Amino acid sequence: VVAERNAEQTRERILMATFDLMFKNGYQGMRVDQILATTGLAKGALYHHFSNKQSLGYAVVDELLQGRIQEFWINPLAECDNPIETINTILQGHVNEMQCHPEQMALGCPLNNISQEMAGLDEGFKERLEKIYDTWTGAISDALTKGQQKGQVKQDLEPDVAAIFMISSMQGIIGAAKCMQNADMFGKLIGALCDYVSGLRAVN
Amino acid sequence: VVAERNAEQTRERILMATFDLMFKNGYQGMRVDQILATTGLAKGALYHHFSNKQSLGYAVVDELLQGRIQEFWINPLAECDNPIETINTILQGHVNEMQCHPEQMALGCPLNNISQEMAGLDEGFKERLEKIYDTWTGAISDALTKGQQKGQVKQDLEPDVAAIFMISSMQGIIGAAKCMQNADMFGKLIGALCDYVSGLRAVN
Amino acid sequence: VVAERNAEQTRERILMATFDLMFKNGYQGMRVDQILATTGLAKGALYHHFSNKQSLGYAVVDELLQGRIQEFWINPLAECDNPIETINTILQGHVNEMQCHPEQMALGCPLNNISQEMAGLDEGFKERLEKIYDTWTGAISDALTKGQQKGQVKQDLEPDVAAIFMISSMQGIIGAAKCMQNADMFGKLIGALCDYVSGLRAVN
Amino acid sequence: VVAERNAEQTRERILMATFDLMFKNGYQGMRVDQILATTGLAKGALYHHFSNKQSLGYAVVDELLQGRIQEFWINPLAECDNPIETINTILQGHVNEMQCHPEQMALGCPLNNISQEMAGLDEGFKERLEKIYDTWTGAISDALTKGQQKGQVKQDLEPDVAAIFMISSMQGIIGAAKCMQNADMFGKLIGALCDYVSGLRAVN
DNA sequence: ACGATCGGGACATCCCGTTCGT
DNA sequence: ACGAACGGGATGTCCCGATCGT
Repeated sequence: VVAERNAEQTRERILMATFDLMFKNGYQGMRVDQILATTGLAKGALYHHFSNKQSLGYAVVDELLQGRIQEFWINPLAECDNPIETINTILQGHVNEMQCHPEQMALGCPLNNISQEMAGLDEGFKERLEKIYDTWTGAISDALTKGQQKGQVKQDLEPDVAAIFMISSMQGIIGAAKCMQNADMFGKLIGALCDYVSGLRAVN
Repeated sequence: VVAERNAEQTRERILMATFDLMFKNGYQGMRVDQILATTGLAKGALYHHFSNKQSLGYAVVDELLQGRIQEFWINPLAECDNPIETINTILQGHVNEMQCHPEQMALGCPLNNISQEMAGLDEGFKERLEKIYDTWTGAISDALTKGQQKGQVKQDLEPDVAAIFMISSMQGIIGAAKCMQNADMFGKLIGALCDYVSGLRAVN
Repeated sequence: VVAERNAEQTRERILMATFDLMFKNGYQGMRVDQILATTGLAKGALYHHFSNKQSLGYAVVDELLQGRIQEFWINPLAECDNPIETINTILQGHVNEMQCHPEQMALGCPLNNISQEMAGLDEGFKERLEKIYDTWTGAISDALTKGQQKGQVKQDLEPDVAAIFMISSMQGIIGAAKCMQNADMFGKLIGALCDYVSGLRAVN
Repeated sequence: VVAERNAEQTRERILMATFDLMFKNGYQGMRVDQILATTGLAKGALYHHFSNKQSLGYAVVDELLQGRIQEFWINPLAECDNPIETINTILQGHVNEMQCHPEQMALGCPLNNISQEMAGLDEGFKERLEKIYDTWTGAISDALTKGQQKGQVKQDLEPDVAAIFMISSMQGIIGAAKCMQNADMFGKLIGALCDYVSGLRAVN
């Protein structure tokens, strides 16, 4: 047996390697040869599964990035009792993650990275990223609306604006951490964001 | 003397063209040949003023980006009466700017773009960008501290954390606008940030 | 038995598709993947019937091109009463063909195309093509010789030279039509060739 | 001095090498790397003078092929006394050329080669080749018309048809020689063509 | 008999930088 | 101070063919 010859598994390996390299070097900075080198595959294998570099990038967005948001945000919010607490828990989870893997701080947020780089250059990327942001902000917004109905969240609040503001701020903070490389400051900044979120609680 | 002036002028033209292309395509995506095409110059001219592509990128950061922050933030803050009002004025200025030039929304923030792309890849960029962020946050932090001394700003506030949070949030919001392409929502998000800033006022 | 028939049918489909693509793009310009795309087959199927691209090209020459010459020239000449009339009839048939399918004019003569492209590059092609030309010119030459014996054709004529001249001229004319794309002019040129052929009649 | 650094000369070297390789392998079969290998130049040099492979091919047609026809046909015909004699002289010149350089027989006619290969595939090639054929046939046609006025050529002759027929036949014969590789037969075939040409003389 | 997966070399082109000149 | 010519490595993609399976 020369190789495992498992198509789905090979595709996955390619996708993972692409994700890592795109995460680090950006889409434009990522080189196809690097993917081959890290996976140990040959050109033919890669171009059997993906028609070109662009479709590789699209697949990473559609499958991996979409999935991460689903897992970390949308699923927890869908079945939560209190959106404010849930959001704060998720944010704190990011802080813990960074404290355990401080080297990840230099990489930033995969979704934000590709978004900043490619949204203005390639319509295909833009559409895909927009879709992710829509579902993401939609999930937060919906959770906040339900929180308003339950009396947990301030009534005079535009849930969609608040949702986008949270996401934007968080991404901004993660981006700032790229330069700062300071886990403590990162924690304090997310703390400030949590303060803002907590400020959305209904006062009785 | 004329030659000297022409030389300086040529250098400036190169720098401006580089800024535009770097702003749009990223540093890695920017091609030296494009600079030559837009300026109408030849290789010899460019490499007379800059030793290589990297030094071009560094010069843009050191001279142009640094200067923009100085102009828009540091100078106004240095001689301001009230930091809170000044910051809000600056933020609103960004909103006005975006409403007048909505096509700029797709480009994002030059400083943030280059920072997200290169801070993790090139130490030289990282150091330069860090320096800018330091002076920027330093200026805000100083202004807030003076505001505390004047009784304009809450006493229980860590000025440096607040400063970085403001900047991070703003950059995050500008980044989000890249995908959304929605001037109204951008205004509301900056509005939410202004609310946060206004919340830092001392209560008496 | 059914499998056998399917197999033979598949081989035929491959061969036909190869002929079309080779006819249009040349042997070197023809891509194996195009054959698979037009036939809907996979690599495995093709390489089951043919060992490589070269053998595909050889098969087209041996089976299809050979067959066309046989059908259009050798068979009619073998059982003809008067070679001169038969040749003129065949030539006029080409004119009619072109007038009905003017789009074929841009394709030229399959045999000539492959001959011009590959005879000097690949010995295998050259041998196969030479064989076809030999049988072709042989058939014409034989018919002319019989015509001489019957007193239909000039005695002072080298039948083999005349045969090759006819074929060469015709191929040249078809080739010229590729650029001209003019059905009327094509008819006139073939007419001039027919005049030459008619001039070979014995005078009494 | 590293190299001659003579731009025009370098361009010429590239063009000559391209001509040779295109002549032998066809346009599609020609490889850019071969040009670099034979000229000893680097990629940058070639792509400084020609934007891509296509423009190289076009330049060979426009400059070299055009020039050859000019030199061998148009100029001699422009100032000739008798077109029939001049054409026969030119044709015989080709026979002599082939007898001196029999290895050229396997290469065929450069103009015909590229025409058969690319006229149907690339509009740019087709236009350029058409232009050459037009000026070529036009020159012969004009010379024959003048011959008619001088009483040297049959009155009942369509000069343009005769011109194209000559060229077509000649190209067909040269093409046939590619397979035959027989200098004697080539001479006889051109002889047959000369007979046709001589038959166009006015009878008095 | 045919399909899916994969290997790997070749190819055209891009693109940064150097070296001449003037 | 700037233009033109050139060097040469890197890159994405093509494309032939081999090797699995069923």
